[in-house]
Amino acid sequence: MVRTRMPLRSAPDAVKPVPAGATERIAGSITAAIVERRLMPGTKLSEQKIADIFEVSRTLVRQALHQLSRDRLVTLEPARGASVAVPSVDEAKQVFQVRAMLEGALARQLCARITDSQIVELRAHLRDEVAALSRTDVPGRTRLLADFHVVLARMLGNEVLAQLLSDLLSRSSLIALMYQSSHSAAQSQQEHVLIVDALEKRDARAAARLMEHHIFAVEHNLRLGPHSTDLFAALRPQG
Amino acid sequence: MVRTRMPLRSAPDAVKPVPAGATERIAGSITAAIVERRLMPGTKLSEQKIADIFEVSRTLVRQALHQLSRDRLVTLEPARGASVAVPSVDEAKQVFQVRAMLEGALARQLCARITDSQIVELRAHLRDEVAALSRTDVPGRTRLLADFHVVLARMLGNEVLAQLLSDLLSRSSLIALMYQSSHSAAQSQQEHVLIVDALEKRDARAAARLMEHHIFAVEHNLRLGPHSTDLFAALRPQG
DNA sequence: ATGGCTTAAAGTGTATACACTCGCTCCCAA
DNA sequence: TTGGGAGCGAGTGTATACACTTTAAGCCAT
Repeated sequence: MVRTRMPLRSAPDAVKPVPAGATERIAGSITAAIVERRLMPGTKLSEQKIADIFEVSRTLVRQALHQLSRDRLVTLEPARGASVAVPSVDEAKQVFQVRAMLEGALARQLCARITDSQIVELRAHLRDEVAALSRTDVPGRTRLLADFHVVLARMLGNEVLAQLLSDLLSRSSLIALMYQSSHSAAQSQQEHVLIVDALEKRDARAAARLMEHHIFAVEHNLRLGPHSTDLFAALRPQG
Repeated sequence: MVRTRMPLRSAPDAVKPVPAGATERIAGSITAAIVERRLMPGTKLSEQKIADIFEVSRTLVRQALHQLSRDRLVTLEPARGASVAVPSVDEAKQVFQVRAMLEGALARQLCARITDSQIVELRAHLRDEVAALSRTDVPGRTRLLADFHVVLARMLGNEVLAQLLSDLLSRSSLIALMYQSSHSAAQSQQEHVLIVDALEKRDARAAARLMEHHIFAVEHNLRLGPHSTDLFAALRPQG
């Protein structure tokens, strides 16, 4: 095992990759790795190994892991360390239920306030989604499909809501990853189109209904059968 | 140096509100202090001072402060340290808007699933609220009035929702503290009664409407005038 | 061979040490 | 008197040291 070789003084090499908080850089990298499926649920996250990779001390890694644990992306077991979260079926259902509640109301509110230029913006986003789909750009399409929801929240001008939703979407990504979704990205994209159509017509009832249906469609295409889960979880520890 | 008394084995302290992790004990204490108005918004939170108070090292205090910063109860300025958050008027409005969306939907859903025994439980809670009111037990009544909302979330059986709402309520407390609310606790309590009445009748529409009205009533009784805020914030830095 | 006890290795939990930044005071010069 | 800067003190940011817990391996006894 390579002994940690820690630069005695923080090397002020040319450009700092991330002038902002080093802790957030690490948390961001790990988050990305989880969402992009480079880290499977249940994977143990050793502080020292991560510290070596990023060439920082355990202190910063620890802070990052604590942050991620607050976001429920990693689980922190006392004296046992951190591992990528393994959301339970119950938790999965609850996350989607909350999203349906929140985003249903969001769609309803948005109908009353959305501007024409915002509709244009949404159409552009939909085009990007289609482009990513046709390019079979998997990470890109995943991100764009999730961003759609955050964009809607931002359009309400509510940063608190956007932040909240962003967290829920990260968790949703992890869940979708675990319970291999059969919901095709293409279907999601088409449902997004229908939602934007309803928003354009300022049809609050339809927009809310479509949004809720969309979210439940995603949920119901997850393999949330009560057995497959236990099996999966049981086999997970080392696969 | 005094040997630190470490978390004992699985101490079934039960009664002790915080037998668990030392970090969470500190975060909890600070949270309580903020919500119970023992720490005013803008107050600087020196790591060393807090460490001395709890007789731990800065390490743990630092972790606790980072956690609280995630909850938006404290603000973390790079190289300037932590201070009790000073929510802006915009943020206040956004928090209440999200609460209205979330809790409106909550009330609606709850009507379909709530059981008679849960109604009984709610009535008991209402009695506790009245008791705290008549005793002019300010910290107790504040906590109970907030807990009402969390109890409703728990009754949906959705822990994710309960957790989310709990965070929002902490922030609401901080906001109410800052923008001196003229909303009397008695009025809030009466609105809670009306909500439970609607739930008992399984009148989803009424329950949702009453809940939303309740939240907006609290918001509108805040002193959210655009000027008083800037003034307050401007005077805050050292008062 | 197997089960339990002993012990070493690895890894987390907390504390401390050190570097660096920010803000302030104080002094000097215009 | 006042503006500016050097120096200093307080406090944060990061790294390292050390204690304790868990896990795994090895050994002995049955």
